[in-house]
Amino acid sequence: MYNTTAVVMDDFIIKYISAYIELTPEEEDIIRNQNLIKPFPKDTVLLAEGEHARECYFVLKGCVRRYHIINGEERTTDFYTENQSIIPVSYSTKKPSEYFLSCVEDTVIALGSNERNEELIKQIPKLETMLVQMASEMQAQNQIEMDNFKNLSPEERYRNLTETRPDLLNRVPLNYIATYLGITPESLSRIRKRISRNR
Amino acid sequence: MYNTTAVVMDDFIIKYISAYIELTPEEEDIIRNQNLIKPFPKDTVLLAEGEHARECYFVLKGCVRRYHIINGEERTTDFYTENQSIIPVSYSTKKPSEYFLSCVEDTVIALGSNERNEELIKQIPKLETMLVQMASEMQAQNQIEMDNFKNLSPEERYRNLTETRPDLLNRVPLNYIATYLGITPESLSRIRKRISRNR
DNA sequence: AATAACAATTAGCTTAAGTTAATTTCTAAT
DNA sequence: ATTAGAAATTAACTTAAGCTAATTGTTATT
Repeated sequence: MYNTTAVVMDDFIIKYISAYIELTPEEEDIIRNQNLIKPFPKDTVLLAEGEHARECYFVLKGCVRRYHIINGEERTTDFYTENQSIIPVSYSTKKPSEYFLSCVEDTVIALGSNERNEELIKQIPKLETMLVQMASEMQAQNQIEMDNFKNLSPEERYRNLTETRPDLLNRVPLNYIATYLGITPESLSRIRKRISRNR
Repeated sequence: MYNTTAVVMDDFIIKYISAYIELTPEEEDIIRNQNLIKPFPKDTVLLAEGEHARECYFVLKGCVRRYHIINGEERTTDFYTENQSIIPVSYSTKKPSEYFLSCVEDTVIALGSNERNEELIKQIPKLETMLVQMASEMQAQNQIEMDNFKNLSPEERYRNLTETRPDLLNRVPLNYIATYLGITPESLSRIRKRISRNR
């Protein structure tokens, strides 16, 4: 069950964690031995509406899209790319998921579960400190995104996106981007035209 | 320095914490002895734009409004009422605050700071478990609010607010509500009229 | 009770987003 | 290379939000 992808990706995780806390070589090994890294081909549905999320995800490579289906239409609510964690609401609340998670590209993910996380924390208690820090950062980031969304017009939101996550525009279809911005694909087309007209 | 308000409010805190973890009588005393409960009169600014937040807040009674000033206009971005925690972005990032926090009513708040929290956690390590749980709940709640905001029209957002936080409409001026919903007070007026017309 | 300050509504006009439908462009599969 | 299907754009029309300004309603203060 040896997996080249996993071996390379382990180093990304170690590096990521090391930005928060210092790991001894032994602790690094504990993490490496977890072997919870999995590649998913494009279009894999990680979580479907109605399902109970039993895992949380850390994107090592690729892109995951979060979307709701409302009146039969897909409404994208978030994109997760390299080094972003996904904690499904369903994972926290233990209720059926309101939304889908699906891979927009071939994606490599580190999987977490309550049981495994607790086990890991028992072995490396420092990890809990990291968790608290990460939670606080995510909370801050969420708030900033919400504030931007509320205070900016659709056009400003689009401009903002081209600045804060320019990569997304190249790796994700525009109709996904549109609903992510809270508008229709037609509106996004017009906005892009308007912007290109005025240079 | 004995304070009646604080004595009563302490019980709320104990009760709130007990929903997450079990406290021994000794631990309850430790928390009570913190004495970090303060009343603030209406219109007190807890945090101003540009300031560094050194405290986080837990609202025991009253209402705190978060707002940005954009082009000289106040844009409300959140309301915090009983049993809600406020962790300013500035508190997490150590950067100057982008927004204000101010009391809409006379408000009683439990104050937290990194130093005091760490001290407390040293004495009651269980508290860290609670923190992680709370963070996870807040994260879920934030996501749900963001999704609602993105996927609902202004009118639907207003209707949704009347269902999820009906108290707010009675305790907060409508012009605050309007910007909180991401619209102008004029638009909110029209929406309310539209709704009352159609019963 | 009168007044000042602020909150909320109303009106008219402008602008842009939603909706429906058609057309063009792009992509992937045979 | 051709074609089918999807994505993106365009257009025409409808609807509602933003903006400016005026008016009415409410609250607090003297």
